[in-house]
Amino acid sequence: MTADSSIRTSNNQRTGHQQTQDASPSENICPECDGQVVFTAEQEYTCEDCGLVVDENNIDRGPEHSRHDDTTPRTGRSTTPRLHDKGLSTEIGWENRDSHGNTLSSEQRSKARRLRRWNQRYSNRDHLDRNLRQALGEIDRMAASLGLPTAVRETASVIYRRALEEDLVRGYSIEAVASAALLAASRQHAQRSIRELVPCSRVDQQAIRRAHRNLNEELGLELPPPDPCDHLDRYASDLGFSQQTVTQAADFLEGVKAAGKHSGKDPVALAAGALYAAQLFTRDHATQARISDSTDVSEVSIRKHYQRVLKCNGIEPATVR
DNA sequence: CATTCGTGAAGACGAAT
DNA sequence: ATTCGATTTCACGAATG
Repeated sequence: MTADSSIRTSNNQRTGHQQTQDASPSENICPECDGQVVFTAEQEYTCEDCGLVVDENNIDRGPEHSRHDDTTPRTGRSTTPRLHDKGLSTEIGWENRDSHGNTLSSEQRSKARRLRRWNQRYSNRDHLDRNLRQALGEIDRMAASLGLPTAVRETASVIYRRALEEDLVRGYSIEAVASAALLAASRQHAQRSIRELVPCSRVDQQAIRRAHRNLNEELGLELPPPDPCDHLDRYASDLGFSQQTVTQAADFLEGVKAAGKHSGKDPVALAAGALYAAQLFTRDHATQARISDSTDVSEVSIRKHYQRVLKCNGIEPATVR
């Protein structure tokens, strides 16, 4: 929405240079596949081979929810990406010709291509910028889709930046690390579980878990152990339960924790079970199937958990209702 | 009839090797 | 990388009301 119009401006000065003799590798070679990057009619830098849109501003998807953008630390407005090394770096021309203008053999061409790639990847801050932009875009998109407050997004951004600084992204996809960062932030803020994150993410659950674990270990994130109580309110309101039921469920969960029977269990499943158990004692009513629908926990697990919950609180399941 | 309960096979997970 | 134990899910039929 507003993002589109505001974003274009930063790129305008670049378009002016397009047709000049200024042909640095970073403007002509795709960072992904080494194909030719062309300036398209859509005002974007696009790779002819793989279609990658190099225009970093085009990555941001999803609505911007915060009312004051300046309070949200977005990625830096690529200040002077082309002057960062003050012209000291080696540049390898994109034309496959040597210094005498002779064309290169295919062997030499591939060598030059490799050199270009490495040179660009590691001598130049552009790819970090682009990585960060894409990641923050993903984080924003997922957070918006989950309706997470900006505080969580900010935490996720900070975590991702640290991951990038410490080179923890290697071997993981940007989306996976971005998802993992959001999950970690979400955990710190007692917000959402991985189950809810997965449908918003572009990568599967395993990838998120792997990246999340890596982040945890390498970054020394001190995440509180998952607490089933964190999910009570959301699902209860989803089911239209009264506060009384929530309180009862929280009570039950305390009993489970006191009995030490909560570890190793899926916290969402435990919360679902506690809600079913609590509902047996209040005026709210829901079938196992309905709770299963809301929570994405199978009916079987709800059964097992609500019975466990009751037992931990000294109630025999058979004596209820 | 709707709901709940229990079971066995199969998959996914964390931890340990 | 594989193996292990515990947990979760799926598909089903039985029991309950």
